[in-house]
Amino acid sequence: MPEGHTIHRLAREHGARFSGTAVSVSSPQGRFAEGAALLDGRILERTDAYGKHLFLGFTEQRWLHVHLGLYGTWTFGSLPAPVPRGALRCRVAGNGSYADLRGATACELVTPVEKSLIEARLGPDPLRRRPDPEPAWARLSRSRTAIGQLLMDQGVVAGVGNVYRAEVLFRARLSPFRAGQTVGRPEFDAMWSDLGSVMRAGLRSGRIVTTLPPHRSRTGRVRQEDAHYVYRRAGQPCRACGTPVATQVMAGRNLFWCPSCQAG
DNA sequence: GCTAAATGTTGAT
DNA sequence: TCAACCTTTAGCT
Repeated sequence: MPEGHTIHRLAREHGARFSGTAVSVSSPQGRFAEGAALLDGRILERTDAYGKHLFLGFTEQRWLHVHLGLYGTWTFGSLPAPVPRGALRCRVAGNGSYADLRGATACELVTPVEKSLIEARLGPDPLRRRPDPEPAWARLSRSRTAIGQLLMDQGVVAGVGNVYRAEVLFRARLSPFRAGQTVGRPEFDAMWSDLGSVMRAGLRSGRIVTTLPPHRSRTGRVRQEDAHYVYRRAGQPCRACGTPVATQVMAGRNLFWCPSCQAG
């Protein structure tokens, strides 16, 4: 289930299992047959993640670009791999491991130039090495668009999805409806910093837990129903003030917020 | 067993 | 603004 932290984990997982080894690549379902044939037998040299985009780098500058969309998944396991069942878009196998891709929005071969074009469309990704928040601030501070909509725009900040949008806005006690340009620099800086913290915690633990200080998040220690402040908690009492959590569609997705803590 | 919704994006209207 | 993409799961029956 893919926000940016999931994609970065996947890049690491592919790297750990396959990096430096020749892999077989196939498309049992057939929709990626041509690309798979071109990659088959090549060495996976490196992996990269940018926002919600995953890149697997093979010999001779061949990049596999994968975007999971809403319900794409990678499943990993040890060889021998099971007989392919259902719509298995792509299977990578080698070095004792296999990885199966299903349901992705994008699974395609790209050139280095195409890869950089994809990256150029994206805003700073808090999970990359030294993300520069300035382009995000520039967009935000000039925009009359609601902050809840801007956060979902991958050209503003890459890797944020519907959960992080709702949770980060709550943690900042910011109304999702405030125009970007009404957000002050200190508020933005605090939000950017907090976003990095919760996303790094998600990267470490593999799940989004925003109700603890990020450095204390641990897999399994927080019940799933306690993991979020507002996301998917419509009608339930706000954990801070007891006001029922509100919901409405914004940017095509269900937005959740506390009308009292996040007034204005 | 069926239906709706889901951590997303694109392209047509 | 909406349908399409294509898969899994939760919540019904």
